[in-house]
Amino acid sequence: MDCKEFYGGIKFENVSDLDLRQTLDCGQSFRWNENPDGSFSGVAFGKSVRAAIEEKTLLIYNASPKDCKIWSDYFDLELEYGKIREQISKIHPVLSEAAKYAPGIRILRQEPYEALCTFIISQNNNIKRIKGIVHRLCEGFGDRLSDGEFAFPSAERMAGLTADDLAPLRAGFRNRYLIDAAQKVAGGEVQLEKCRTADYEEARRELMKITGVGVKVADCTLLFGLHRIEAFPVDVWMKRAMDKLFPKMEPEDFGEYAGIAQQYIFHYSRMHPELFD
DNA sequence: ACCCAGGAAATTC
DNA sequence: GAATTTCATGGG
Repeated sequence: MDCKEFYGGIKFENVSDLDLRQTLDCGQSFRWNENPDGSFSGVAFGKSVRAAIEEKTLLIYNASPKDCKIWSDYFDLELEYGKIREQISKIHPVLSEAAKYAPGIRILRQEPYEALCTFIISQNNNIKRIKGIVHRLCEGFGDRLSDGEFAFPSAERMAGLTADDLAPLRAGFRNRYLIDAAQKVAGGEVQLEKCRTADYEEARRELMKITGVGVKVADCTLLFGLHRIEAFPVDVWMKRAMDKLFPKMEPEDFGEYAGIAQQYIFHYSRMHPELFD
């Protein structure tokens, strides 16, 4: 995707199928906050930026031209979501409806370790509180950036901590899970990059070596952190959606882009809770 | 007081 | 082994 510098940042022109609110505030990343003008501020890959869309141009303020690839990858700009949406809309009429409802959803390519940790935190939790815990984790243990924001802490940094050190996060029983994840990643016992290309079941098993990582957290890590877009995480919302909206269908029926379909369905379900009364 | 939240571990049957 | 309970915390 063509990337140009402008005074204040970088920009990508003629970007389609991207809505910042649908993508950054739909429960895949927990580090973005909407500004009054509709732009979003957040941190990824240790860089604090502000993202905005004007017409069909994606503007990344405070980004350097050398980071064009980082942001192009992060927003998955090379993948043709319009075509994928057409393709998966044929699978089921309700999926077609969900995709039409939020065509601006994209699957972010987040840092694997960050995705792992944030979805460990997500278990039996709500999105608002997850954001608070993630914020305190970064503030307490991440590197301070020049503008006062904080990077997500490294596995190496967190591996030197104890569960009690994480008490200020108020993450409860998840503290020891985070420490176990940090130690196994930093120690090489769990190799995240291997999960990018490994056989899917094998990648799942690798992640599930971590205490506190089951099938659902593993699937979210694979989808949002390692861009395994065939992953189809099933949480309470997806369970409801599968029961009521897609009876007799299984996750594997959604094909090679199941993860994208999953996000359309997840978002559509959350925006229409009355469907499940 | 009760229930739920992008679940998984621990315990019990 | 499969079903149930527990695990911290905060908001409705």
